Amino acid sequence: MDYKTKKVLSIGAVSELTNLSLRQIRYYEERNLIDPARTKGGTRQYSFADVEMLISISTKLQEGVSTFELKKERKKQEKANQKQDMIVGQINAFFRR
Amino acid sequence: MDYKTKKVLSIGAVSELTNLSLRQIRYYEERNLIDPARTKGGTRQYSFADVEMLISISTKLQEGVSTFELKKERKKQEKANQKQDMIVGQINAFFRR
DNA sequence: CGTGTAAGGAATTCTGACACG
DNA sequence: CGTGTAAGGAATTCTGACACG
Repeated sequence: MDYKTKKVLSIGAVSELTNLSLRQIRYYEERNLIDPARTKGGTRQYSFADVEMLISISTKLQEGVSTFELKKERKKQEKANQKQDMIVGQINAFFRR
Repeated sequence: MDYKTKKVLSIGAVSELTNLSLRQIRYYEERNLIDPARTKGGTRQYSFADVEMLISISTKLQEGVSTFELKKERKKQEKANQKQDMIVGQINAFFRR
């Protein structure tokens, strides 16, 4: 697990990185578009991958796509990205000092 | 600025990643070994690079090196790493999708 | 020197709900 | 449907200090 997928960001940090409100970020989770981890205390923790996903979601919503449609697309996206992530991951691992 | 140098981690997250106590992390800052950013409210924010530095600090201290000596080494390290970071950064940027 | 801890306060986040539309 | 907000509470973090050594 690298920096991109570690669930370590607070919702406040994510809000700054994405320019989305806390309300929006929590709502997209409610719609199952993202899945943050939780600390023992219950605080949400996100990864940079989640941040990228949120930015993508935000763009799509502005284009008029519903969260329901985004949810359907999600699984396809995941599978499609899986192969590429594996390759990119190996390349990065190879060059990372 | 990539994921590694963005100041977005809470001290709690850093504590988990490094296995260091909040006290230790704050103390190393007091000794000028790390330099976290701050939110408007005053909460500390670290980068993954800080996490790596902290792990390195922790190891050195266990080896008997003082924080004062570590501070002296710091600048040399920074300069030495600068060139390499630049190269690694460009390579990663090239391969990052 | 490096780290633990109790103390009081402030910043951050959480949930459920009402509102608008 | 997607998002704002006020509400009360809980988790997280902050600082300065005392303690040990």
